Amino acid sequence: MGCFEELKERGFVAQVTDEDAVRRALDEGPVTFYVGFDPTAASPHIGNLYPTMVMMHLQRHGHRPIMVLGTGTTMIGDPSGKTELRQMLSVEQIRSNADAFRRAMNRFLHFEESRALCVDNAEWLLQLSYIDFLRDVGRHFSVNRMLAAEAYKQRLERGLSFIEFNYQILQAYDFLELYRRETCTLQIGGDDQWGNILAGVDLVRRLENSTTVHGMTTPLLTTASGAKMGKTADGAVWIDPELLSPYDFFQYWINVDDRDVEKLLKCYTFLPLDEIASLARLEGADIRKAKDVLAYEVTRLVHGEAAAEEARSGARAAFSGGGDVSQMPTTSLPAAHFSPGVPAYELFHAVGLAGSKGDARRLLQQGGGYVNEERIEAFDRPITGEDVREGAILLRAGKKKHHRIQVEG
RNA sequence: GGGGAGAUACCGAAGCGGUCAAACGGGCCAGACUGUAAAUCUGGUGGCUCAGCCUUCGGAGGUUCGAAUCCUCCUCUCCCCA
Repeated sequence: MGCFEELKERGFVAQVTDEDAVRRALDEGPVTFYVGFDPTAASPHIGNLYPTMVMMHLQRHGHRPIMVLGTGTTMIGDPSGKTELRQMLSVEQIRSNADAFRRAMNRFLHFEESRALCVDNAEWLLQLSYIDFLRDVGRHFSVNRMLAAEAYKQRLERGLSFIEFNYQILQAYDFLELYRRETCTLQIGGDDQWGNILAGVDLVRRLENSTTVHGMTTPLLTTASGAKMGKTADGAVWIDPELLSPYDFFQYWINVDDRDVEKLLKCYTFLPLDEIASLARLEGADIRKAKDVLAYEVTRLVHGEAAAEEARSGARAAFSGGGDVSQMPTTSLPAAHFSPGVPAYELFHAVGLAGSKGDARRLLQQGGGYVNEERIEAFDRPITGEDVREGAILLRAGKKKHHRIQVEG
């Protein structure tokens, strides 16, 4: 199967400027392509991982990815698909985010021997001279057309500031710059980037008289229930283990909707398609096996094999018996802490199973708290040394949140 | 620059002097049912030393026994006109 066909098969292709041309180009020889990342947060999340998977697939097929850090464009803010002006990030914040993105990407792409590049668009955007830029680049953009674009529709109703209106032009300019510097001929991005990508393709074709540049978008990933993939109530599913532990990362994938499993296996793992097909045939409770594979594979990709094993082992200990209890989320406390005893709700709050003491109190009063798998009947039931089993106390909040307290001394 | 509308808890949105920790919907959490899934039903959803107290309704002041509700100023957003 050709490289493009595989991407398609795995559900990575939404729109392409010229499908046949892109297919041919990718089948024929190394293509230099780019994906832009706006460092708007302190870590990439699994939404950023999605286009990264595409980059990995293409690099494996011998193509050359360019990761473009949008430090410059992030100073502007992309209005596409947004309902209101995004809060402006400080320049230092953006820089530090960009560093985090750069570090994270090392795990996914091979940068040695220029097999992949990482560049920062601030490098060229910050040097632009306003008047020259308007004369050389700005004149190729039709305001009428930009206003008609779907991406701006929503914003036109609510208001769009001039700074944001420039985003597309700058992103288009990125493509031009990359074409000139690195003969980059393909831009890939999320479907919400379609307008921006087209603008770039147009600009390069116009100014460089090139017909070989193309653009492609990946579908917007949503969950079966319609939410944006990778968003949880507590925030995004971060890649940085400091922001989301490998254990919780693993759990995220275990808890996805049954209906999403096949789709996610295809785009977030490198398992062969026939293997995925057989996992997808599982039914009922067996689907958990497929979820386990999914969770393990993605965790391995992001956090490494050892962390994936640990997360899986901790999850087994918490949910199905077996596994390694020490890999469950754990807090260490001195034995003295439990004599004479500490009220359950305080303990739940202290280890993070509840956001506040009031929250813990409610949880327990509603019967959602357990010590050593036994329901706690009173919110202030003291937890004492007598609750220690094999040097630890197991707490549980609801069905899914487990916490182990290692009692020292 | 002129005129108008508005800013309420995670989000949307009521409230227009006390009975407001603030209706309703969504989200989220818990319970029941289950498979760490979905759907459904039930309860919950500011903090605390929890039948009580404290801090919230863009910000700062003020009027009042009492303010999310009235007044003044400020900040921001949207709409119309230029």
